[in-house]
Amino acid sequence: MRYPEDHKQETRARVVKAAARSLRRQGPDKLAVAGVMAEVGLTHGGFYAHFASKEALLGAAVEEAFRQGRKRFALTAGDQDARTALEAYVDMYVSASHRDGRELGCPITALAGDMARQAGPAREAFDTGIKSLIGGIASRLPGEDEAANTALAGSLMAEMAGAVSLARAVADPTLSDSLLEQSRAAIKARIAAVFESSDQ
Amino acid sequence: MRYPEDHKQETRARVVKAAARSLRRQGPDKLAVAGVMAEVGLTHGGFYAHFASKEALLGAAVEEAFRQGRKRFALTAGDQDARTALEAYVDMYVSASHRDGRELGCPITALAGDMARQAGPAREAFDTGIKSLIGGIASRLPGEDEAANTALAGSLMAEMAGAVSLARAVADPTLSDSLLEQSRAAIKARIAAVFESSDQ
DNA sequence: TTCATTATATGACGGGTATCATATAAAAAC
DNA sequence: GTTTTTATATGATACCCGTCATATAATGAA
Repeated sequence: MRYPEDHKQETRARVVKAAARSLRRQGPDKLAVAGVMAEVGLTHGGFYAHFASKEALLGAAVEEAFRQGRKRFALTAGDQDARTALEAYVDMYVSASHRDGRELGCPITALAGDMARQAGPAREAFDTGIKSLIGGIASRLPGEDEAANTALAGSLMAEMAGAVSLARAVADPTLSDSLLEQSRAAIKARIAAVFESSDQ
Repeated sequence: MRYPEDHKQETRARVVKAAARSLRRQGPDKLAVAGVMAEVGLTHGGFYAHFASKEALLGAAVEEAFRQGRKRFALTAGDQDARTALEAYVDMYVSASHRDGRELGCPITALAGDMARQAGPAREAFDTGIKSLIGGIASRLPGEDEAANTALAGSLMAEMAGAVSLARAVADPTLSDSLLEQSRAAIKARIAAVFESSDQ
């Protein structure tokens, strides 16, 4: 059936978005091709008109998740100055609402564990996604040494992701909340320190 | 065949140990009952003489992984004073060798992502395991307020796990190494701060 | 209105895996 | 040495899932 012009691309995009959600909700192993297609109102057969394999879909889904993550970063940062933008991002990231919104949250928190054991396109997309997010943070740090900034940004990113990840795993909600709070404060203190030492 | 006395318990223990390794290496979904049994030199059929289900095995495997983790903690801590013990643990945890030894490493780092989507015995075992490790850290912190210590310990734990987790995900080994280094320093600085503020 | 095109649907195949009923064999007890 | 016990093995069943060959139907072009 000859659909309007770019119908296929739109369908593909919808499939990828559904996969990006399902991936963060269920992980790469439990994500099922037929399930994702059904979420979009299609049947499993047509899948291979869009993707060469499930692996290819996973790769595209990881890319999509990072695209959303970068968008959220840009949105949170706005046109504020570097330090304010970073602090706002930390507040948004290390929060109860991010903890509770796994399926639309940052792929680093949701998938780091899985991706360490993954090969293929998804792994590669994850790596470039991480680099891009770390780069976004590093570019807002005050120091001159680019490698040092990247390493610091990576460490900040790690602590943000770790805090949300553990907050998701802990059952006691009070502990989970205060754990987030402590981590948020600690991370913002590190940011403050690096900005203030560069100020003087 | 009537084997020596406690043969069955020993077999079970060997199966659990193999499962604890396989779990950290492959994750809960890729862990296969037959595979674990084969690792111990048995066939899949006998499995249900030892465990009610794969879920039950996962629960036991998580417990075992935490048992190993606590042992490593105790071993690292030795009978040193609280602060030195904590610092030694951080050095051991946030290290390249821990990053590279996933299959025998801390289950928090290896499994936090998976356990957020898991139900049943494994999830529960993971929760009590986390609480126990956090408790071990909290008991070595100087403050008086127990809830505050637990939250701080949780936040420290989160940042340790996050650092190792991200170091595993990043492909560039130089970045991975320096990311660990930065995180290690930051975590130890937090520990130093809390001890020094309690000293005065 | 008919034809040609092509996105999607149907249905099947093969491989993997959890589970379980039954068989086997080895060693302890007599 | 024979019998009894029981840990493990064999083999089957049922289910889920990725993949793909083929069929269908909807629509723009003629």
